[in-house]
Amino acid sequence: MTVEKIGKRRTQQREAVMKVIDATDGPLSVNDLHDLASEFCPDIGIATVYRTIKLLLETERVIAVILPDGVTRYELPDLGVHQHFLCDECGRAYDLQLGKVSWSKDSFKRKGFKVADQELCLMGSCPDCR
Amino acid sequence: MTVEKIGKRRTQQREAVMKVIDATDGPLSVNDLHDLASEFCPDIGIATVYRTIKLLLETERVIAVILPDGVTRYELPDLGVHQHFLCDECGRAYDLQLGKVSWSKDSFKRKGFKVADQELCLMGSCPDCR
DNA sequence: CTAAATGCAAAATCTTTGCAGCCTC
DNA sequence: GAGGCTGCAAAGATTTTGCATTTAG
Repeated sequence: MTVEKIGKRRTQQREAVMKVIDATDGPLSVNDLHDLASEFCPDIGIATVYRTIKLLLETERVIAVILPDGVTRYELPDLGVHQHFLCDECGRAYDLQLGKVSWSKDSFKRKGFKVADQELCLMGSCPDCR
Repeated sequence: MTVEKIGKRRTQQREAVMKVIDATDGPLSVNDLHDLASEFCPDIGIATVYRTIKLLLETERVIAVILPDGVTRYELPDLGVHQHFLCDECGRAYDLQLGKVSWSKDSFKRKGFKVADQELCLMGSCPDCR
């Protein structure tokens, strides 16, 4: 994917953050982004990472994902319907493509719940940690 | 459910917190607990709520649940396999009993992921908000 | 040269901890 | 009475904001 201009100016810091998001499979936390972007742009400050994420969220170039460990991570918005895997050991999050998720009872529909979205997260050990 | 002694002494504050958890269907946040417990125990401090939750977690009398809004909530540990519904409008969380959740592809197993647990959260509008 | 963007540090939140006094037992 | 528990306020941790300086265009 091409790294485009993010705000009104093209800066090394924002390019580094976007490059990291594009290059990584799976959602990344603020600290992940800061650490990884630092490799391209050593003096990038954490405040700039926060500001870049805010801008990317506002322009819908990333979405926020909060998994059951409570860490907010960010990923590209065009991944379609998918799920996540969270490694209990290393804390890394992965994208999964499990197809359609279904459940046996739907009694909640009768009670008047209107479902707009869903998030399924599997947890356990990732390949690297086994 | 009977409200039992929580620490070494029975206090109004801890009883109020436990009573609220027992009486409510669905997980509750620290603020929910503080607000609701205040009705029984008007001067309860937020620090006491945090300390009570910590104690309840350590003794496995509640479990923590983090849903996609990033708020940590607490509920009874003996609810069995269940899922959650999070209302986008009022922010309230509900327990759901959807039975067995399944998905069509399981290609992730081949890649070496070992699944120990899962969390499914549906989001949308709750009956009160429709 | 203009003003957007950055890094730093202060501020704002949320959660934890220290401590003097209160309340169970 | 002893000491566990509480409320308050201070201390941490994380995220946001203000401001002088740097830098893209």
